[in-house]
Amino acid sequence: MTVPEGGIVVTMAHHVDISSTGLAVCGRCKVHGECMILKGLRLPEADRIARSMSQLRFGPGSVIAVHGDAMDHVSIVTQGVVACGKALDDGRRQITGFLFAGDILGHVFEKEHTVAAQAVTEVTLCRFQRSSLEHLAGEHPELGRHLFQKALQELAEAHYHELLLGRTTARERLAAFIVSFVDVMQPNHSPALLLRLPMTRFDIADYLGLTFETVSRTFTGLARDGLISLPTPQEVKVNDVDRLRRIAEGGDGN
Amino acid sequence: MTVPEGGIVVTMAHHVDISSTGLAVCGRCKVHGECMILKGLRLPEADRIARSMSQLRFGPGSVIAVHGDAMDHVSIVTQGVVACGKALDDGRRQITGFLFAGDILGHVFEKEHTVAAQAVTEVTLCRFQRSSLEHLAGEHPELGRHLFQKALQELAEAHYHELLLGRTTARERLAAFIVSFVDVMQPNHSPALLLRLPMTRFDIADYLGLTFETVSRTFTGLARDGLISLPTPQEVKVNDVDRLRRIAEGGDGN
DNA sequence: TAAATTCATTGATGTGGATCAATGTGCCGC
DNA sequence: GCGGCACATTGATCCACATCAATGAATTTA
Repeated sequence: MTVPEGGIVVTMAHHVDISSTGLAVCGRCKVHGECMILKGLRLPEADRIARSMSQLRFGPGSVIAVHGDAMDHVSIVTQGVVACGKALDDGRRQITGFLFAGDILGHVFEKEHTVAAQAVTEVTLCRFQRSSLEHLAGEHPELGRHLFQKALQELAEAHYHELLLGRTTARERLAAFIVSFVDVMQPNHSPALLLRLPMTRFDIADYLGLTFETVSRTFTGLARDGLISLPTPQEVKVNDVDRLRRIAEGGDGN
Repeated sequence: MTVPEGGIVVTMAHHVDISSTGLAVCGRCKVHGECMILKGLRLPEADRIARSMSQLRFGPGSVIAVHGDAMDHVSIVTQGVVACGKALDDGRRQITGFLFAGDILGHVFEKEHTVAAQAVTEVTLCRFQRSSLEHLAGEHPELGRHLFQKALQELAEAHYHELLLGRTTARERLAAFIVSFVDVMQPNHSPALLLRLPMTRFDIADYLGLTFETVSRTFTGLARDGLISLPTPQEVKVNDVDRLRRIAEGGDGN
């Protein structure tokens, strides 16, 4: 697919610094207690690293990082959704993953961004100096090990995504997308549940290696077969998670 | 694509243990000095870990590991080529990467195999107890950091592969494959050089998300355009790396 | 040396999803 | 309330690659 004019919004990265420092601000954080960086640290260290922290806010569509940028910070997404991915010069784009509240953007020991990052919704980030974090990881093997395991989990997800992109049908891809959304958003899934998709058909297409028209048609197809309902384009009512899951796994679910 | 009968060789993992222990065997190792595990260790530690090492040999096509297997060892490929990847129940398969001499199979801190591994050629591995390695990484931050960075490099490659699988043409994919091979095999690339491909068209297809027929036709197409020559099916003479590279990057090289 | 097997090439045909195009819908600014 | 815009849906058509099929070359087996 090629990008229609304006498909990639080349907004300047006009973020707003909304920082205050120290652990006080952490107490008000939505992902407090789940924060991958601070979890497991003792108070003095946590406070020290929290002082080097800054908070940023990005509007929908604005560019958070570009492939090749120097990466001086590792961030936690505290609100909103971020799309990460790579692009070719002619505009073709592959979204490698979406980040939600609590997810980590960037890696310790990585000097520059290997993927681009763009805000899908309004996004707030907590940024930590990468060098401080590396220093801290040296002192706290637990932290280093934890960040390592996060990276390995990302790697496993990337491999699964490769299988999806290389070997599955549009229907299987969209089923997998919906199912992963169910698992991420509400692990306590009731038989029928309602999802709110923050991203456009265009974003979903770039994540699944399809065009937005095919994504739209495939949504309609799944709805026609009763697997989902589409009250509004942004809302997906999931009627049969199990069958969707079987489809996603390449099974006989249809 | 679907797998024709016998496409995935379900050979038992009948490996042969060819071990001896200690650093003595390392001295005879083909990747000695480049070994990612032992490099940077001082003698006593290196000798200790080398004693926990075992060497295995696998015949072409034999299964080294299956997705979900417990992973008790981390290995270095010392000879041959390994294909790593994931598969669906119906046989559809995506090779996520090939490992060559010096590459690492498995990760510290990963309890089970997240991808399957199969020998493409005859393969020899040096296996290290994962637990010993984790212990060692705790004592030698340098080693842990090094393995972390290797994992991050894999992640970056996986992201690039996602872009390839999701957004490029057969011609671009094969060009990228050939170019990556050139970069891996002989960084000192002369204007025209000869590659020996150890894997079949079928393997290449499963790596590029294509069918083997399309791979074959695309090879022929590149040869017809003079970018490569095919003295034998296993040999690729690269006539114009730069233009291949431009094609691989989605540029105007044709 | 023949027969079997594996791998590669090439041709004929089919098709899933891309592309091109029109229309609908909700939202925002004024 | 109206024009403009971004996003979504749907239809018509196209095409890159898959699928089906035949043949050839190289290697192994007996």
